[in-house]
Amino acid sequence: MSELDEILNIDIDSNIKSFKKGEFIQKPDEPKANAIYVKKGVIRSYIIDDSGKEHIYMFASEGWITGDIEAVKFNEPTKLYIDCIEDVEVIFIKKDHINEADLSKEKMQEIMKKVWRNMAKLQNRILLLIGSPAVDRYNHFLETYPELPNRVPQKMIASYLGIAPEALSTIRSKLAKGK
Amino acid sequence: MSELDEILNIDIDSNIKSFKKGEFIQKPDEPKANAIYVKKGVIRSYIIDDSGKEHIYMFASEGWITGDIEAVKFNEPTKLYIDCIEDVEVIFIKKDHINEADLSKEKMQEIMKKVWRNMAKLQNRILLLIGSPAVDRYNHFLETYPELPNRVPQKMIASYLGIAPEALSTIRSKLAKGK
DNA sequence: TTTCATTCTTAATCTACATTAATGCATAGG
DNA sequence: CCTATGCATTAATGTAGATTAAGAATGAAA
Repeated sequence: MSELDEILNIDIDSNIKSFKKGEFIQKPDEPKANAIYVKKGVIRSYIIDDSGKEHIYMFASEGWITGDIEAVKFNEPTKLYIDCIEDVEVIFIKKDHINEADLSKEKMQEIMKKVWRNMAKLQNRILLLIGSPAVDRYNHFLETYPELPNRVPQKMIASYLGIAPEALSTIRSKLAKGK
Repeated sequence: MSELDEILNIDIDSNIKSFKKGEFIQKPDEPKANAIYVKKGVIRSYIIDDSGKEHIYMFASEGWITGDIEAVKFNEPTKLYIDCIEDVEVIFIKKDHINEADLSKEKMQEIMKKVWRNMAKLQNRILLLIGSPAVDRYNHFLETYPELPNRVPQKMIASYLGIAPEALSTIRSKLAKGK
């Protein structure tokens, strides 16, 4: 699969943005991109609920595009943040890019493929959240994102899995003893 | 928003399919559509897990398109089913339809909009599953799908919310007393 | 109508996970 | 180097929701 910046004919140099670990890429009420493509590093997008707790709904590392972020908007008053777990390079994609680019059918399909891949991830996540206990979800996370466990702090993984950090710790120690 | 069959220039009569309440639209290992557009009625898509329990991951009523079903496939060995909660009329959409149709940029964008609307639904679902207790999820369901509660049996709503039917029953009686 | 099957409700018990709290480990800054 | 400050682990207690079971309501079939 070719790179997204190629597909969209975006001039890389003028559109690639660098951020340091810990920096915010996006805060609520700031102008938003319609999507963010990750060239390098890992980012997380998360909400902060009424009680001040963070809920990570997605990680994105090299080659991933995060979903249409504005789509979450109608679920106000929760607020969506995106920040960097490592130093990153990303490309902001606005609807204009897609509309203005002179896209062939094939290129359009490539974009659709990426969007659908993202959607598949979301669907799977739902099935896991509904159907499986935390241990299974953790194992699935390990299989699906073998590169992330060493790059992402555990409390964030716990947040992604929808459990408390202490619970993840317990699960990990049981798994370690079990084998 | 115009109708999908218009957008795609599909000959309605030859592509519309009718199913009776309770009938399967799709079973695992059968040839699949890439998406299903609902003209009339309500359908549900769900998996059956290893222990034989059903997990509904989405309802679709008039005007909705269900996501790329094949996307779920890589999560084998769980199996995806789609069946009818009421008598329905649906249109099967294959990638061919989109590829062969002579689509203007505007039409392509309409399709993208529908896909993104679907994705927004999925994202919200995840945020709710991770962050909110069952009562809140039920209330959100009522707000988001005001037309469904009277058309869908409660045990299916429970399955969609990720809780047992008994738990939903308890929640409902508490809400009824509470007001 | 009567009968049989599903669905819904209510209540008792059980379990996975949250919460709280205390202790040990890191990594960063002085 | 030493000492914060945040992160991971472990254990205790609490709670939402699962499970089980029994009865009531609904609805379809004879």
